[in-house]
Amino acid sequence: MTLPTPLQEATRPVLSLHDSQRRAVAPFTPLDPEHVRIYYCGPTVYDLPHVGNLRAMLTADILTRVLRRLYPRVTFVRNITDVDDKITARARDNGEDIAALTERTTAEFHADLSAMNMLPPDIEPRATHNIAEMQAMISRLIEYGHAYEAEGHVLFAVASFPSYGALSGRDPEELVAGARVEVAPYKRDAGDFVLWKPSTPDLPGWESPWGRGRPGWHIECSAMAHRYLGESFDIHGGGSDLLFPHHENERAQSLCCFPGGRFANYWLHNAMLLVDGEKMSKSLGNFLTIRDVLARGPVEALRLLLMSAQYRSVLNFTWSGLEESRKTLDRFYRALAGSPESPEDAERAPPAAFLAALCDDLNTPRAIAEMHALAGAALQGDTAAAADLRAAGRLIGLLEQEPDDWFRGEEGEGALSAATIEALIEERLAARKARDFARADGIRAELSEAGVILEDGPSGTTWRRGS
RNA sequence: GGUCCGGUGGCAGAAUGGUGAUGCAGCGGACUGCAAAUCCGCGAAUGUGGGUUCGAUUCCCGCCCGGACCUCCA
Repeated sequence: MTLPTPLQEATRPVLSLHDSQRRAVAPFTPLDPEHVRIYYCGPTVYDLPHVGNLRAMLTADILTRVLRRLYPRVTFVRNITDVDDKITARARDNGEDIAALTERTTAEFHADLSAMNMLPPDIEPRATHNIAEMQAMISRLIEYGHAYEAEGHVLFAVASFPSYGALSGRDPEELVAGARVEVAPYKRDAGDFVLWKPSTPDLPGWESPWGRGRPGWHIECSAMAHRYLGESFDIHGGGSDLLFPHHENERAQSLCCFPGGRFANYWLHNAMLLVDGEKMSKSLGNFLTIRDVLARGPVEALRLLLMSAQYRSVLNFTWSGLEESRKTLDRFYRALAGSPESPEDAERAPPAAFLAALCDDLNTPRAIAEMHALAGAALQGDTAAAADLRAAGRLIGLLEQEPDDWFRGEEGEGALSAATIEALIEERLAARKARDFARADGIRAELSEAGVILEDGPSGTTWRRGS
């Protein structure tokens, strides 16, 4: 008998999440237990996504996978920002049409995330398809006295919102004092930010009550979150670099526009991915695209690497870390190899200790430690442990290949074919029978040179690709 | 400069007011024609100075070090 999916209330473990606004880990209580609603800030589509970007995407992926296990219905919304000055600039540099650029990079984003075994969002709105919603919000903010027009711009008046700064823990007074950027003369307060800005004829723009223009960045997410999730929803997430100003501003706009709502009930922020101790970012130029990494290691190794630290800790990307993750998966797959998946395994519930670790603010390192314990037992012949390991992996998007495919599947360029390898194994077997160990060892060395490792076991010789 | 987060064995990375997981690497052994894998065993850590406490790695303060953010946009 298998557990129902998702879990019934009585058997549901408590999920705790760190909420940036509370600045504490708190038990997660959905507004509606029958329908959990999440919003994540998606990419601005002008370039390939890099592994730093991937961290927020993976955190969202793990979170939604866990929530789907716990609750009957989850709606996950992640937007595509397809209007932005960086897009306009890139299109100009490339000599490419803006629409062509955003179409192309959106497709690349989808392809890369799909390659990473990320579950797609339920709804993926595009900014350019939601201009009317943004304009409606802006009109309302003006009507309510939270926004004003100035020189063709519409600005949000931070002074009109007493709790501005409450999310990111900033004092509005200090924000003004600490402003290091030249403040536009038409702003009432240095902290005021643009909701709508005028577009010259060569820039993308839409007609509006304030003239032809384009939206500010922050209003997009507020409008799309409202359209698809309502005035109050459960979780809003993104990278810690979005906490201020982006999320602070979203919150201000949304709460001022819909004073009866609560906007996001929990705010999740993942720490940055570092390279050589510095944030991986486009502007620093120290980024690796997802494709760069997948050219050198399997998808699951990259997923595991990104899960090797809890999402709120910074994680330093290294190639040796990728290699270590690959080796960990080698062991896990070895543990599975002895216990083929049975039909009923597909419905098997992930083990309680594993799920409990994930429910503790997505503690993936602890969850992985549980997988190590299961792998150890499975290697000792415990088939139930192997099935548990498989169920655990499936929940977080790992161990989804056949062990043989994992060990033999990555035939790189110039690699020996399986047929060639097996012919050499036959030849070696004959040599061993004839007790010609020099020849047998010669073949082993030859294959080793080509990245193929032989393993003589009780049931014959097996091989794998490795280092 | 301001705000926030963090500093755990060689490395990655959990946890905790009362003898600090897990993995990688290393070392010894078993197994193996040789290997690989697996198994058994070993060594190895709480940045620093104070304070609170019977007891602090954990709580508080200072210091040092690292990272992130500081608003149309380097």
